[in-house]
Amino acid sequence: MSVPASAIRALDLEHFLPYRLSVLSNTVSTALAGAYARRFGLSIPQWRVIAVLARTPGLSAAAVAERTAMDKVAVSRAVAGLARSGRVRRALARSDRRRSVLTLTARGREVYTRIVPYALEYERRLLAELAPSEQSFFAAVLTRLQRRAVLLGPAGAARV
Amino acid sequence: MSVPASAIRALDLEHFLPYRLSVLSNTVSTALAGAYARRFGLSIPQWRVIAVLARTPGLSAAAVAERTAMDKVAVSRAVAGLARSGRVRRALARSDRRRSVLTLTARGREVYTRIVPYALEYERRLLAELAPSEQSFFAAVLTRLQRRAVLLGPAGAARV
DNA sequence: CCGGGTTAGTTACAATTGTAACTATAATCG
DNA sequence: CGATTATAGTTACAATTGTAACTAACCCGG
Repeated sequence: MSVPASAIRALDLEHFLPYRLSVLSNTVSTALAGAYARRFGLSIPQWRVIAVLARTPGLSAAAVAERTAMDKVAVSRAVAGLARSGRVRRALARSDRRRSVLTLTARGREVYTRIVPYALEYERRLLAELAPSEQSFFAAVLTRLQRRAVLLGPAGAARV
Repeated sequence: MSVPASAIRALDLEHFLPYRLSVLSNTVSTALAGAYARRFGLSIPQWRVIAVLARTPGLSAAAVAERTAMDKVAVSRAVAGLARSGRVRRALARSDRRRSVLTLTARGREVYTRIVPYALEYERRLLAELAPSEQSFFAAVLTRLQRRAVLLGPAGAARV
């Protein structure tokens, strides 16, 4: 009853987790990006920067990068755009003049207070699909998978 | 005990579902993309095309687009690359000479049989984080959220 | 059977994103 | 100190991706 060595398991894209994650993430991000752009003239990277600066003012660009899972170039570009539109203020740290000190301006804070209800409402509508207990389970699973994915790192980098 | 009308709920990026989905999807995709590129010289779009053609030969480009959640331009580019490297054969449908008939070549099938074990192994390692019952629950949740996200469409397009 | 509209796919161009090199400042160590 | 190395951030360039225009083939009503 053995299977020939050449037999391989089938792989249907629609059941393949990485594919499904990518499609879902894309659907959600595209929807939000459109809304952010239309209503607030913000890109997703810019929205992320605003979101962290609203909660933690005075961060450096590197610190923002850490908390937004963006690289420093993406942060630099997003901040440049936000500074141009008067939503973020850039200063230099007195103790280390390489480091920037980023804060939202009044206009930046206003964008934040206007966008948050939209963002949360979208999330609420999406999660309305799930019962409350399912929501917390799903959130926990995401945390675990994220940790695991980081541990796995560059897919079977050396092994397999 | 009422909250002032101006109070807004906080939004921490790290608890915001769209952000978390994006980060997880990105981590996973980056890992796989690196492995596909290094080991097989394939991009993710190319891998997707190979995956569906292996299971369903003879599809048109539009049909491939449907099943890979890619747009027709992305498919066109992926197929062009695969044709160049001799992994996909393009023919024209006799009944409709606009439509292409795409099939894997022997080399294309070989790539598929070599890449599938890697892809499934990566998925297995990721899902090893979850108990079997959690895995099926998670898969079901993804299906439901995907459906819901498509229904919601362009984030609160007109409403809110 | 022929003009208007439609569909499949490609090509051209614009915008975004990633990678690498660079500038300025700071830290380390002989 | 002064030379070397490291870090923060920007700029320049390459690659990817998205958008729009285009070509070729088909379809359909008159």
